[in-house]
Amino acid sequence: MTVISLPSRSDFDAVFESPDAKASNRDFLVLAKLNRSASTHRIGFVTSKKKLRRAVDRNRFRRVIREHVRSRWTSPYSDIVIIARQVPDNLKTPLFQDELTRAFTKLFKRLENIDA
RNA sequence: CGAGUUAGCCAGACAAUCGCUGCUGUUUUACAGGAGAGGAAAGUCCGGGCUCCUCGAGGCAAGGUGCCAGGUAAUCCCUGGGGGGCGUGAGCCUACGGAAAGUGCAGCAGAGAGCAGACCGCCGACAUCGUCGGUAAGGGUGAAAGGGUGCGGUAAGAGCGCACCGCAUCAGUGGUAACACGUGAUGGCAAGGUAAACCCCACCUGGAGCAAGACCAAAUAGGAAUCCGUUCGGCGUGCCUCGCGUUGGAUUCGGGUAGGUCGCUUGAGCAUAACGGUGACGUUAUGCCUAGAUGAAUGAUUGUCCACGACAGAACCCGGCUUAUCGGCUAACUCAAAUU
Repeated sequence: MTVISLPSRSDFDAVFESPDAKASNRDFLVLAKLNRSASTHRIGFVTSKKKLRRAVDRNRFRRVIREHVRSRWTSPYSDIVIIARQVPDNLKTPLFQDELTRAFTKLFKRLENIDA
């Protein structure tokens, strides 16, 4: 399964204005909106230079989360926006995977309820 | 072996599976093959290419550079050399033009700090608890007090005179030059510091930047032109007419938003060799193609090994500088000790 990026500004705004589900922790905030016509997830990242100062951290943040979603989560397909809040302490360790699992479990539970 | 100096190199390795972005091929939309971050990609501090704008020439202003010669597309960079400073040494550091063109600035101490200066001392005169004058050799102050040593000289002293040393100017010699030598002559001789203070002198410099710029180009609204219509026509309501409501219609053009394409990687390119040069570098020959994303590609998992992995992610492209950086390796040289 592949994961593609949100193509344009208007797609971001659609998710911001009426998200179907939210999940957050100290490091990031996730918004999601169901997209029944899609055949895959579409992910957009908001990684501001102010919050994640080094380019290495911004790249790694995107890669780790994209890979996590690609390998672990399937239907219902949706548009997902992830906003970084700070540099995660455990970004380079497996502990960050546990945090992601916890957040996305909650998120997809909500999405499945709405979808059903 | 120890301590150090300089120059350079590497930046976990290998394999498997699943993914991502270009490229090439094909049985063309899915497979296969092959490629895919750095020494600093960073800071944006300099220089250049490239693009657009401006532009007759020169000057002023403003900013920059600042020992000499060379290298280069160019530089505030690099190389070689000179002066000064630091180090036992290999080596390292150095905004290193001009202070009799002018202006400004300098705490405290001290008698005096800038066409020097008498507090103590020394000498002389008047005269005798002192006053006036001479004196920069001695003391004291200070970061700094007007060349040093010796002899002569003197009331005491003083480049006042002389010798040697130092200094300055001119000539000479060597060097492309900066500069050096001390060879000769001259001068009794320095009344300073600061120009990353203003300034003077010499040289250099148009502005903006790939979100530069070029092209294609929806929808909506508005604009211009032409033609048609302006008792008309179109649309809605309605089976139709009347009626009611609403509205000019068609074509073309230009600007240009969303979006897209190009710019975008073959280049002052890299590697090897030869030749020239002390060197930076240059010339020639042969070979190679080595990221081009654009909400933005390099990741994840597993296994094995080790020294257990730092700083950190291309965004038009190069040449430098500066800053960050776990560790490891190589070469040349220096010092110290020991041995021969």
